[in-house]
Order: sequence, then C-alpha cells, then structure tokens
Amino acid sequence: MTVQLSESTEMYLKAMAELGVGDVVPVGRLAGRLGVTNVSANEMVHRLTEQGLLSHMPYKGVTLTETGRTAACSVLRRQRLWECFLYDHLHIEWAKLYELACSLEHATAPEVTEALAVFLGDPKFCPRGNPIPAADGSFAPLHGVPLRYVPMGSIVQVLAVNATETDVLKYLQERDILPGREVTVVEAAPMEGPLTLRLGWKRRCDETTRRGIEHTRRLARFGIGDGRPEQRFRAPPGRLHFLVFFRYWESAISPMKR
Amino acid sequence: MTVQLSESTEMYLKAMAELGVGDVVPVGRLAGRLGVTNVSANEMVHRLTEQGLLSHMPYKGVTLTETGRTAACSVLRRQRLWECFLYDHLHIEWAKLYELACSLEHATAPEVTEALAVFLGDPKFCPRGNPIPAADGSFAPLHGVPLRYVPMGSIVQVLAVNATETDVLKYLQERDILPGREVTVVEAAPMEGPLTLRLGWKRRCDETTRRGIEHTRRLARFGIGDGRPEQRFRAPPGRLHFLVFFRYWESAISPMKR
DNA sequence: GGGAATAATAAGGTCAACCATAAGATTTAA
DNA sequence: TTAAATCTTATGGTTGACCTTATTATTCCC
Repeated sequence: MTVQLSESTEMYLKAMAELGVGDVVPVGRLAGRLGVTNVSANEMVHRLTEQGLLSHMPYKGVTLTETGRTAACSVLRRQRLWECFLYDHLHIEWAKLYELACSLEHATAPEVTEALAVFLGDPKFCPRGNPIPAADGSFAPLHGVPLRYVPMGSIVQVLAVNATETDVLKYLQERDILPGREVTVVEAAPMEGPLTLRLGWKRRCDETTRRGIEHTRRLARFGIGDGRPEQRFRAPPGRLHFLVFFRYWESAISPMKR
Repeated sequence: MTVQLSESTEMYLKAMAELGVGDVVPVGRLAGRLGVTNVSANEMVHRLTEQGLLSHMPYKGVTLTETGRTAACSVLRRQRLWECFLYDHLHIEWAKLYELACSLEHATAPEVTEALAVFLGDPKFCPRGNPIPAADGSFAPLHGVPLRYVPMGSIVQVLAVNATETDVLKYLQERDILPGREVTVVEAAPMEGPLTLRLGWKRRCDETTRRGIEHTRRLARFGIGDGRPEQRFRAPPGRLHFLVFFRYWESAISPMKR
C-alpha cells in the first residue's frame, strides 16, 4: 500500500507536521527549517506535490494532503517513540534526543515501530512534551499557547518544547526550561525582543508533564536546579518565542489564536 | 576522528567482515553478497581502497585494512546489538532480525550504540549465535566448523547461523535449525549436493547457545517442535553448506581447516 | 599450452537530491 | 503606487552509487 518514502521526503513531511498540521507553510519557511536553499525546497515541493503528498499554492505556501498527513504522522510517531526509548531506557541526554531519534526514524519498519510502542507501554507524549500520533494517524492536540502569546506576569507551566535543533535544546536544558517546569513571564520585549522568565518549581503534576518532572528530578540528583527554587532567566532576542508551548497554570488568560 | 561513512560503505565493510575478517575476498563474491554487479563492486572497491579501508590485490581479491577492520567491527557491533534488542525486547520474528537490524545500524550514533550495549547487559552473542565485537573492536572467535566440513554421522550442535537473507533464515526457522539445536548429519552428498540432518533436542546448554534454546522453548509453546523429539530434515542442494556453523558435540572429530 | 572462467577497465547512462546564479512573478507594506 | 521582500522558474552543475555493454587481462585447470 504505502510505498517506501525516501529519507528526504520524510524530512519534508515531518517538518510540515512540526510547523503545524493543517497549516499553510511558506516554502521559504520549510527551506529554512530543513537547512536547504529556497530553490531546492521548491524543486522538492514540486516532486512531493506530484506524488500527492503536498498541495502547493504558489506564492502562498504548501499544506499536507490527506495522504501526506498520514505519512507525516507516521514519521512523527517513529521519531517520538524513539525519543522515549532513548530517554527512558538508554538515558541519553535530553538535548540530543531529537537528533539521535531522527536518524533512527527513517530506518524503522512498521512492525518495529509497533513493537516498540508496545515495549514502551504506548506512551502518549515524547520527552519534549509533544504528543505521539497513534498508529491510526490520530493526533492528540496540544492544549497550550505559544510562549510569544503569553502576557507578562503570567504564571505558566512548560507543556512542550517545539524546538528541534540540538543547540537550542541544550540551551533550554542548561537553564532547566523543560516540560513540567513552572515559570513566570517577567518581561517580554515586543518584536522578538528578549524575554525574561522567573523559574519556580512545579507543584502539581499530570500525565503530560510526568516526563518533565522526572527529568527535573534526574537533574537535581546531579545538583542542577536543586537548591535554587527560584532563578531568573533571560532569553536572547528571537530565539525562544516560537519554541516553547505553555499551559496556563494559575492565571486565567484566554488563549489567543495562533 | 572517524568520519561518518556512507551506508553503502558500511555495507561493503560489513560484508567483508561477515565473509571472514582477515580473509581475501574475491570482488565477485562481494558483489554477489551485496546484490550489485561486478562492475559496480569494482568501482566501489576502488573508492574504498582510496579511502584506505580496503586493500585490493587485482585478480586476487580484497582484504580489510586495519582502519577498515575497525570500522567493519563497529558496523557488526551495531547490527548485532540491534538484533538482540529486537529479539529480546521487541519480540520480533527471528528470521527478520537481520534485515530489520540492518537498516537501524546505519542510523546509530556511537553514544546510542554504547548505551544500547549497557541496556542489553553487554551481550556477547546475537540471536543468530554470532559474536558481538567489543567496543574496542576486539572480536571473540567462533569455535565452530562450517557445516560443509562436518563428516557424516557426526552429532553436532548449531553454534551460529551465518546466513543473512531473510528467506534463508525463514527456511531455517521453519525447520527449527537454530543456535543451540542438536543435529545428526545423516547424509551429505558431495559437491554442494543435498544434506540430510536428523534433529534432536539439545540436552546441555551454555552461554553461547542460550538464545537458541530460548527460541526453541518459545516455539514449543506454539506447538512447533515439541512432541517431535526427532525428525529428519533434508536441505536442498547448495543452500546450507556455507550457512551454518556447528560446534562438535559428542563426536570427536578434529576440525578441518577452513 | 591453451581455453574457460574470472577479474578488471573503459565508456556512457540514470537517478535523487542537492547547489549557484539569474531572471521573472506576486505579495506586502510604506 | 511603488519599492522591497518573497516566491517561482530556468539553466546548468555536482555527487554518490548504481546500471549496461564491450574489451582486455589474468588465473586456473585439463
């Protein structure tokens, strides 16, 4: 039924899904994400459109077709299941999970994927807090708000980290901004300006953020984060605004639309 | 230090190692194993020779250089560790292990390999009975004799299966010729002719063959093999002679040189 | 020693996925 | 409305790993 897609194809589809399933993504954005030139991305978009995986609206952007969405979810499922395995069982550093799982995902046959899911106990979220699509392609939505839309003064909880680049993940890891962590938005300069957060320990816990909590505990054992119940963190301009999703925690601000 | 080798390069190196570390392998043999034409293999051998991974003696064959041997062992290690994982933890069908592990091996970073080894408890043999090279490249030799050299009437124990093609492995699996199994060589026609074996249950057990035994038990639960303490098996001509290694069991025949 | 089998080389071709440069087309924001 | 920014298309190039067909070289065995 489903023909084997090339690694490159899978990367394009995954990028589309990560940038927002259903969204219209400008080709340039896709190119940037994948680290290729706009011209190359354009070529590839043509190929994928011919294969019926993408639908291209010139000068607007591309969306996943139904076939494309299914394929993309399959890639995302493999990616995130491997992240779980690497984290929970191989104890790989959090910041490296994405990169390492990424290479594995393209080499994973369906029967391995499903056996892995069973082995892992059918997890619903990856260590970055993102939902793992089900085998049938269904996808639990993330009830969060992008950090850039969180008003100053809000006390929020990190729900999921959307970033994928290892250096950005390292950056977050070093500052202990991880799923499950509670932060207060102290100051947010407009227009991609710097963002200041105050970090505090999370007090409640649920399934989604279990992994974040576990990670925090693991770090605490190494003396990271522990004994510093509150600290301030100032992100450089334009790096984190699109990276972290938050769930409202104690404030009651209505989520704005993306 | 070690530059990332391409998947193709790794396959050539692995094939060299599987055909015998240290051996001089004719290019045609390599081509056959890898399913490419002699011309293609020749081209590739040139490239690998230039990279210092192989040493090519025209009209004789190729050997691994020291660098090549190290790289090949690394590939073999990854391959066989994944086989262990897929078999022990994901319960993947024995015959499919090689094929599925093969795709994963090329996508596995060193730190994942080592973390996997720790997770698995540093196994010394893969489910096919082949030794897993250590992280430092050292390689436990197999104290066995290729089936084609086992004289008629010998009672031997399957030590390791050297075959890699899924269909051949399925063939063996269906007939329960697996590591740990004891067989009697009833008849062996000369010159790649058919080979008749009598299968009996293995009575003793050691570390090397533990996995085979476990598999046999697992099959027995499904009614395969159990209740048939002895059966005859006739292999088609020229298929198994090079595939299975045996350890002498109750007979005392001096191993012939390969 | 000669012929069969095997190995090597040469020449030319394909394919996917990239690249650069340059020239148009369209959208958006001043 | 016009210029800047973004997007698309065209052209031509590269790389790795394959392929076929054909020719030449070497080894091995009778």
